[in-house]
Amino acid sequence: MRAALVAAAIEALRETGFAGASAREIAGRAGCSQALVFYHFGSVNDLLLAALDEVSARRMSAYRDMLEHARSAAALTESAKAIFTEDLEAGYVRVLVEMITGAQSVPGLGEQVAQRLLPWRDIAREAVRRAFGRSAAARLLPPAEAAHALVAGFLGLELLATLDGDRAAAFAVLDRAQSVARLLDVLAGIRFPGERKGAR
Amino acid sequence: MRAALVAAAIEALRETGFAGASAREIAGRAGCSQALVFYHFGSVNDLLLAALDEVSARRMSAYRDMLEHARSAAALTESAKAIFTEDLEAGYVRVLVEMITGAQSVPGLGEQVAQRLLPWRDIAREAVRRAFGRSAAARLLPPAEAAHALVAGFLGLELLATLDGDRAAAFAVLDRAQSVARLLDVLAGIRFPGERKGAR
DNA sequence: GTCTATACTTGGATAGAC
DNA sequence: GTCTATCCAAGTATAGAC
Repeated sequence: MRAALVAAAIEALRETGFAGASAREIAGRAGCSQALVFYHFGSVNDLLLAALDEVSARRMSAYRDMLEHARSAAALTESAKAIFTEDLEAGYVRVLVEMITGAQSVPGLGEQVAQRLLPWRDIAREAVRRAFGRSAAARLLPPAEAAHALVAGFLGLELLATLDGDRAAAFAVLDRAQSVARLLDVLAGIRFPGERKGAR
Repeated sequence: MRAALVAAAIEALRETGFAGASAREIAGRAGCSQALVFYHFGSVNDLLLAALDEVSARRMSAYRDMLEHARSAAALTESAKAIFTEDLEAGYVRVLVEMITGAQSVPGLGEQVAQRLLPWRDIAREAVRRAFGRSAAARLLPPAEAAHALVAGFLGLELLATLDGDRAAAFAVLDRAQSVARLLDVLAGIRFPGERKGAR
């Protein structure tokens, strides 16, 4: 039942948002009494955090596997596209966005959400670092900042997709990002007169 | 008092989020009775929509003025940076993000928020169109998609800035975007052998 | 237009039976 | 562990005085 509550909480966050994810709403979806939320988790917020943890854990391995082999901007973008498509479909990013904004209205919740987002941001930064290597792109666009922009972009695309009830625009942007990434790889391969060989 | 309620609603959305923006909370900030919310606006949601309209109107003219003269990617990015900095400081984007996510939990509210976001998205698209002109950038990155990514990026940066309680990372990304835009302008100016003169 | 008072609803949380 | 029953707080909304 504990697991069912977590699953129901994820579903509720996705479909009714943070404001609609009440103990009664979640318990209804899980098919049990509302009292169980408090027995198992102590409070609704703690259950929602557990839901966020569950989503994090489920996605983390997928992210790590797919990204750690990306060694060019194009490869990175392709992985990112595949992963984010999965996330969009399954509603994982939705859960994240709801928790980030919902935390705003509950003192202290923001820090806990931020802490849970940290590993995701670390992964993004490492992935960008690996993909850029020591190419010109890394000097033009430091990995830490590129990763921040990447994460922000994902969250923003999710926000607009939910608002529109339509993910087509998000997918179109991801496809386009891949074209741009391929161009970046080509540009990174250009040698300038006098440039050392190792400084790719 | 009507105006005071709208101002208080904006403040409440910024500081306590959608979930915390109750009639009592807003009336408290406006220094009046909670009953006035319903007298003037009929419902809390309608007041929040009025707050969104107010923010839209206040920013729209600023956006239009600053963007319509941007005729290069660098100029566009500079305008975008200035505007978004103002927005971040004043919390206007925050209001938008709160309404987008909050609408999720109230049936029918999403459409009304989406409708109010339309002019902003139009402006972004036109700005990108003007800045790209008929350069190579426009073929590589169609204005409609670039604008969608731009709006998504802004919303995402706001989301992360709120979570971190710190806008430094957002500003860093904006600065970096300017460097990239300058590079794009240079690349767009390169003539390839046999290229027509007008095809900038 | 603004206030006080109040009806009604929903949600968080606990107690106690099983 | 799970349920029913219940309490209490907070929220929406309305009625009626001023």
